[in-house]
Amino acid sequence: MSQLDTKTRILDAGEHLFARDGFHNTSLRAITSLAKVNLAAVNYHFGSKEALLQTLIERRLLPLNQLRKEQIDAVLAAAAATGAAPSARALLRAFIEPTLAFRSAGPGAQDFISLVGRSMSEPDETVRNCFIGLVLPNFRLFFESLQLALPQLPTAVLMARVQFTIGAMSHVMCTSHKPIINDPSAPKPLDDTALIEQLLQFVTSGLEAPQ
Amino acid sequence: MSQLDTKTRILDAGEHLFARDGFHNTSLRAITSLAKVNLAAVNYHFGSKEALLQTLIERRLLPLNQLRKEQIDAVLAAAAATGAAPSARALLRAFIEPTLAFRSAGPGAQDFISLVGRSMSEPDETVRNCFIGLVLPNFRLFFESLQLALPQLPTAVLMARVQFTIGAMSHVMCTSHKPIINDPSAPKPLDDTALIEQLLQFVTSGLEAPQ
DNA sequence: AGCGTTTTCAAACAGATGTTTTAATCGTCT
DNA sequence: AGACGATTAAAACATCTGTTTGAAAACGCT
Repeated sequence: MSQLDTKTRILDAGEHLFARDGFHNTSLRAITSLAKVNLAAVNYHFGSKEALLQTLIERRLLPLNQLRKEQIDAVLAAAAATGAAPSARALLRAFIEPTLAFRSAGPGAQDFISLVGRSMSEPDETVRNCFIGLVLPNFRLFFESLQLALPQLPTAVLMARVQFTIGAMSHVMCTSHKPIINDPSAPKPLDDTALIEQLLQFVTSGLEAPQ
Repeated sequence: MSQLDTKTRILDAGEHLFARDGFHNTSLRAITSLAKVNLAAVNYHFGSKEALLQTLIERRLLPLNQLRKEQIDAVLAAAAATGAAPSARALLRAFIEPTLAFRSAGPGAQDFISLVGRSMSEPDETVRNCFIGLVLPNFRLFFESLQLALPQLPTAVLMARVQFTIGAMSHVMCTSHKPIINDPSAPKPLDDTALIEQLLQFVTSGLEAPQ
């Protein structure tokens, strides 16, 4: 209940506020106040606001990356066993499902995923670099596996299509709970499981489309 | 060369910096310094930083919205003339092409499009509301037209797929010039025209996918 | 209990932020 | 030329920012 608890409370509060208001629009005072912790605690435990962000991202992203890697590797291994190329759909599932399903890990995880989703198009180098650096090896593996699944596509075309996929996915990650069109007449949106299946269907069709 | 020029210079500088660094990470001093204008000019001409953002968004978005509306209406009219339902592809083109092609309108337009792309997932209510309010009627028209094109899809499913489409599109809008994977070995990315065609092909396949 | 380390706390720091104020300047009419 | 409204300019405003300081408190250990 001593320092570890303080650190965790700061991480949780930061995660929540960074996700809700953005990095630059969140003050250390807001974080420490929500965490019920002294203002100086952030700099004492993490060194700086930026280092807090880094720690906070790593805490969730490293396990998530490993999970995604395991899933992709499993798909590749299964394909190699049969001698066939891996299917695009299976690879997409291996990459997307752990990410979106991760939100069910708790309310903090939900916040985190929307923070990650937004970081994809973050203008600020502070946030973007911190994030891209951690996720790049994962992306590379994903991309190279897809090249095996869709060898007929030129690299530049596949790269564009993966960019679209990432876009659709990250948009879901940060806006799935606030739909753009929000009428009283609108039907209730899909639940998480159905949304994942729909996204998979959408991006699989897009990736596999004839050129 | 008097007030109009000052106002325009502020708008241009704000557009550039908001797009590059984000709204909250851009100071009025940075804007007025780039615009070679006195600091107080922003508050004098626009009232506040937030009102500057609003003005700046409206300047480009109102014409763009009208263009998109014209294109969609044209597709609907052509379909009505033949008695057939409009095609999803034609509607997607009517919505997407003017938006992405708008970037060629000049260097400022390029900045603006990436600002708009990011606003889709903006956490801050200031930016998000300012933007969503202007673009909502356009989205509604787009969505309702797609319902005509794809009547077999349940509304909730179509809504999810439109969300994916918006995600892919806005991600292209703000990151097409900084690809995630940027190796020396990577091939040179597609040019603007090819990118638009690829995006169209991708989202058309996704939207029309069997359920 | 007593000592050394780690953690907490209140206060202050220097700098940046959006906004306002007051006076000077410009442009345009009569 | 003179006068009035619109625009610019420099300076100051209060507030908020991340960070640092130095002392107090809590902790673990023998």
